[in-house]
Amino acid sequence: MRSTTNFEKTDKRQQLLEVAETLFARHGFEAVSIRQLAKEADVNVAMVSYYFGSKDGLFEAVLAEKFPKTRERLQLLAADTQLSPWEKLASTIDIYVEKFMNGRNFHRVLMREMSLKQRPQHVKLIAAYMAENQQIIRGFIEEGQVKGQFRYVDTEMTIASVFGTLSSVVNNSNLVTGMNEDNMYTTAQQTRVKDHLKAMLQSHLMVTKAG
Amino acid sequence: MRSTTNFEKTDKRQQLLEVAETLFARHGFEAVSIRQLAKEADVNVAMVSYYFGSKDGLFEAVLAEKFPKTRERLQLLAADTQLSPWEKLASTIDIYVEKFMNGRNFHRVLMREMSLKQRPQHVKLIAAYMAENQQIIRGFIEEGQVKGQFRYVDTEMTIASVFGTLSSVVNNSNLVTGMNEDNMYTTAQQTRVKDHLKAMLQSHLMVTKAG
DNA sequence: TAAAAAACTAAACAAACGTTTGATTTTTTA
DNA sequence: TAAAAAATCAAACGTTTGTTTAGTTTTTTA
Repeated sequence: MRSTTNFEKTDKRQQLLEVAETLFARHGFEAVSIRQLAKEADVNVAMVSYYFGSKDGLFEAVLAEKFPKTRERLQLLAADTQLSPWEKLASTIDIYVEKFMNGRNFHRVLMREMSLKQRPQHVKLIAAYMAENQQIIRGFIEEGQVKGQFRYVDTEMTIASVFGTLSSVVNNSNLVTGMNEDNMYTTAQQTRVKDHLKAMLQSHLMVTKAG
Repeated sequence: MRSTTNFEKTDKRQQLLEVAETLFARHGFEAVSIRQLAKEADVNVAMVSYYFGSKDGLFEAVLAEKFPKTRERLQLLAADTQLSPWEKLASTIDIYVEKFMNGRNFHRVLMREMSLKQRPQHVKLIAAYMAENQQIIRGFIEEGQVKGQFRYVDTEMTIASVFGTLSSVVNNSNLVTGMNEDNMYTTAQQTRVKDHLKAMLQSHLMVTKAG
């Protein structure tokens, strides 16, 4: 054993995880070979099986690293008693627009794994992570409804529209004038998406219009 | 040569095309092997290369068969002078909800190929087909704006929200209460999606509210 | 009906895949 | 510092992949 107090786990294990996140995001799960991962991480091919059991295990380890981060941010919003339901929703939009557009490659991989129902293990895991986060967002909308500030719209479909818009933008930026793969990280492009989502949600949800 | 007046082209060619549409839809492009295709179509493996040049060529032939059908329906709507812009938009929603939810497997493949930018040929082709159709829809919204019936919203982002919602529903039905892979073809589920999209678009677009 | 063209086939090709084996090196334990 | 445990490695395993080759059968042409 290398060290018992190693909070970063083994070097090579960590290297593999980081390279995996990058390469899976860039090329997709099946397009990345174990040899490619090993070479990029400067590690022997056998280490993937050694540390993660399999290529699938490595992918799941990447998920387990990334998902909890966003959930913590949402929980912070939920706990904030100063914010109105609409303000929470608006902040949620900000969070997710940035998350999707900055980390577009990673999100593309998730969507691909969800639509390609080839690996049920991945589908189940990702769906579970997503459901957790959406539950919190649903709380924001229902809070607004209870307080008489939001209409009683189809909450689940409304959330689907938000995430769907983001998927659409990330997967298909070329169908939006002026937007492309390379400027998606800019404030200008992200502001455009934020503004649209907020405007659309506001007219859809708000009982009384006004900022 | 088999026959010059063969409007169905060669039998085996057609068989391959049909099997390809089914199998690509069911499992995705890369998950289907040429041997699998050939076996299912009761054809020799070499016929794929013979008729379509490659597996990619076969995929592109499937696209060329499917896409024009929807475009024709949209063009019919565009040519109808009896319909208001909103009625055209509402019909468009009906068309696409049915198209996506009934042909969900096929649409999943398209989205996968778009997000997995691994095969630029496919991406370009699909994007071009999509852009053609979206151009027509854009016309409906702009017509409503010119006629003073619609607000001057971000048209492209609004369209992205419609298609995004559909993608989200099709890829992730399990996140919507009561909806799943197997009941998505039912009127009840499709009506739910249609109602949501129309309600959301109406409050987003309409200058004066009312059905 | 004989020659030419097209359709079709079985077999082989080279490359890439995820994973395992068995041995070696490095680190930890005591 | 010797024994035990963990980490690392090169090499090989068996499969599967998309495509091609070289030959045979079927159809069309004239």
